[in-house]
Amino acid sequence: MPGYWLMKSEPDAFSWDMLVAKGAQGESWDGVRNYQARNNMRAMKIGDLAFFYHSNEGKEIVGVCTIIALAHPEAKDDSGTWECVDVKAVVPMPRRVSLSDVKANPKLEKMALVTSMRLSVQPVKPDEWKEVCRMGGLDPKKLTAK
DNA sequence: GCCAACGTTGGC
DNA sequence: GCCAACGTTGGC
Repeated sequence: MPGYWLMKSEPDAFSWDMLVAKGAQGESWDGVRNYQARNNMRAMKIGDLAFFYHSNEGKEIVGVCTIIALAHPEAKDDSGTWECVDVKAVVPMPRRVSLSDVKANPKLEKMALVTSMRLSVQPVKPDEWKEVCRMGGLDPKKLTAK
């Protein structure tokens, strides 16, 4: 069973469409400057799945991506403190799941998206993953095969 | 654009 | 090691 995550990005800086355009080579998830978020990336494994969330503008889960490279030092970071993983797009959400949708669902009230609003890379529990998939019109069973 | 929440920094 | 000041994130 893969691990489940949620990764935030401001669409102005890096959007879902930009990740889709990268295709199979994917993109390094750099720029994270928070220790907890970095530690979450260190815990990721190849094949783990992550919701792609648009913060600020949109405020909705727009797609699912997968981890294609383990945490590695950021090329641009001279201090050696910060790391990134590489991700590629898997599928867009048939129906985007907004933050207000998540907040309105009692099953998701413990989700880090609600409780740790500012954490940009966060774990998602299997139950939460399934529930968001259901809301978004995705069959989670079809994702794990990839 | 404002501001609350929260993380980090630095003086003591 | 405490905590005030400051910076950043991100919802509204």
